[in-house]
Amino acid sequence: MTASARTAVRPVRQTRAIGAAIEGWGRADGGATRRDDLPWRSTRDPWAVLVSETLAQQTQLSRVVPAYHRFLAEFPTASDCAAAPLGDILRAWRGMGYNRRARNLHLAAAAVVDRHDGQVPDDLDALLALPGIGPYTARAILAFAFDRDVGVVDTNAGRVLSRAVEGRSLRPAEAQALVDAMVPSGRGWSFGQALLDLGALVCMSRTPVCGACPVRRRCRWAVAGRPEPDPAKGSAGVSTVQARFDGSDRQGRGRLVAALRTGPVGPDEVAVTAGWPGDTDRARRVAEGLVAEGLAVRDPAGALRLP
DNA sequence: TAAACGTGGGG
DNA sequence: TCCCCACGTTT
Repeated sequence: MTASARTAVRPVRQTRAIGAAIEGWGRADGGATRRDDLPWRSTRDPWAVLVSETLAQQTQLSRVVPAYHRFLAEFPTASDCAAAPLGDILRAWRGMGYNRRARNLHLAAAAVVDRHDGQVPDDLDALLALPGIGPYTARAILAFAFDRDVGVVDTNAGRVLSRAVEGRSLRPAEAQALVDAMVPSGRGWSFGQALLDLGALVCMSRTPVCGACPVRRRCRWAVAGRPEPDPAKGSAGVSTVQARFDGSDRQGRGRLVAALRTGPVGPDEVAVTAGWPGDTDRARRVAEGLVAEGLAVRDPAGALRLP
């Protein structure tokens, strides 16, 4: 390691101090800048945590709450989910978008039944092997269901880590090692919750509220006067801009799946249902994509329906 | 590694 | 109406 690289990294002792400050803020804040009202905060049921975190992927939490309740009411265990046809899962998924998440959740439930006797595993590699469970969700399950000392890096945590701890953009492995080192011993759950809340409600993307931040005096970016470019841009875990939705295949797919939740879509209805009455080829191609992904099936009459 | 993948709310 | 935004994973 070069001398410049060494001086660019904050000493482990200071990193741990920032972690302790964040965890302490989460416990002492009183809720003013926390999201204690979220229903999954009060559960440690690993299946419920897996469901809530999968629903939360790329989705605002306010929209996750009703889906979380109806999903767990219908599928209270992984076995219940695995035993149901995918169509039932997709109907419970209504309004959530990114329907591949629902398919992957169904597959994950089946894998939990087959490989883990119906119990969500508390092992990182086993979790990562489940469909739809990536680096964030696997560690969220470990921290929030099993209170393990692992750090979680989503878009909000990614901002905090890049701005406050190092003051520069981070690579994924670097961010993960950093956040793991910040977890106060035995405080995986409360540290993770506090970190996510801090990122979502204080260290916001466009207009961070540094005056309300528990680490403002230790934050490299804040202390430096928040210079541009924002170190969070392009840093590990931080969301990037998406392709335009209006007019996209995604929009047509969404329309088709929404219609399929109500009933079958005949071959002559696909184009109009997808929103492209003048482009049958495109509609057919997108419909085939849904079939190929297992999100729809074609019955003997050629109509599209949910699996 | 870039691109695909949905939806609803707010300004 | 249009644009921006929001607690990732897969190929």
